[in-house]
Amino acid sequence: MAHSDQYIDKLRKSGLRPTKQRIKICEVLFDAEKTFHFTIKELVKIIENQANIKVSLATVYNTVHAFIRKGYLKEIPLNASQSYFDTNVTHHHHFFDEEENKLIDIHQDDVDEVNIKRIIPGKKIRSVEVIAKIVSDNQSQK
Amino acid sequence: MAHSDQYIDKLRKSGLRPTKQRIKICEVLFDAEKTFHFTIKELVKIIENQANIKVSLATVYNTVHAFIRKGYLKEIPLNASQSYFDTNVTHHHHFFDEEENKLIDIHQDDVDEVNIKRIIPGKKIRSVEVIAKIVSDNQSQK
DNA sequence: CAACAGTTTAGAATAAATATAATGTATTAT
DNA sequence: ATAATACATTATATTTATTCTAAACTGTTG
Repeated sequence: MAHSDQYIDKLRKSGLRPTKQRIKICEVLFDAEKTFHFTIKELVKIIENQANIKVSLATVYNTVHAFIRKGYLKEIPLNASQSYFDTNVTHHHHFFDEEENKLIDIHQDDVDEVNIKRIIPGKKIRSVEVIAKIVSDNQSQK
Repeated sequence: MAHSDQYIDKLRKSGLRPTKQRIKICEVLFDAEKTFHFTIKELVKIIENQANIKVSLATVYNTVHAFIRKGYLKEIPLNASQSYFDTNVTHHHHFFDEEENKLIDIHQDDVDEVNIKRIIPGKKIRSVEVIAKIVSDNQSQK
C-alpha cells in the first residue's frame, strides 16, 4: 500500500516511530477524500468508530502536535474552548459561522494576497491567516 | 468626573448595573492612555494591584463578556490556552509573536483591504481579521 | 424597615490539555 | 534468536481556564 509508506515517512520526519496507533491516526487524517477540520475530541471519536484498535487520548494529542510542529497539520486561529485543526495545510483562509459554530474553507484564490506594510525588526512573517466571521443576513427583516 | 459617567453608560447599555466592582473594571479597561491586550488573569492582577476593592473572578468574566457582546471589547482569534481580549475595538489586525507569545497591533491602514470574493448564501460578513504569525528572522544563518 | 431584585463572592464543577509512571513493544547488538 | 535497551502506549492524575452555584450582601422601593 503506497499510502502506508507515506504515513511512515511523515511519522519518521516528525520524529515518531511508525506504530499501529500512529498509522491509524494518519489514515484518518490523510486518507480522507477531502481535507477537513477537527477537534481532538472529534478525531478520537472517528478513530473509535473506524477502528479495530484503541488509541489513547495522550497518543492522539502527542501525534497531532508533532504533525503541527512539522507542518503536516495546521491549527486554526479561533478563540474557542477547544482547539481546531485543519488537514488542509495549503495557504488558505476561513469563514467562521458564529451561529452554527462551523468553519468553512476559503480557497487562497478567493482572497487577494494580504499585503502587510508594517514590519517588525528582526522578525519575519511565517504565516498570514484571515478569519471572516459570518452571521445570517436578515437584510429583508426591518 | 466625566469618565465615570461614560462607564455608567457603558454598563447600563450592556445590561449591567453600575456597581463599584464593575466601575473599577471599566477604569482599568477604558482609562488607559493606550488600548491594550489582556487575558482575564492579567486583568484581575491589574485590578488587584490598583485596587482598594476586591473583585471576584466571576464578576470579571461576566463583565468582560457583557462588553464583548456589546462591542466594547474584542476577542482576539488565537488558539491559545487562554482567551485574549483587546480594548481596541476599531478595525485592525495582529501580529502574533510565536516565540514571545506576544500580540502586536497592526493598524488598519497597514493592511490593504482584505477582499474576499467568495460569498456564502444567506450569510453576511460581520468582521474580517488578519493574524500574521511572526518568528525570529535568522536569515544570516544558513 | 421589611421585602425584593439584582450582585458579588468563594468555592465547587466542568472540561481541555498535559504530565506521570507503570506496562508493553520494538530495535539493537551480541 | 535473545537479552538489553530505548521508545510507546495507556490509564490515571494533575493542571489550568472557564463556568456554575448557592449563600451572603446591597441597594432600592413600598
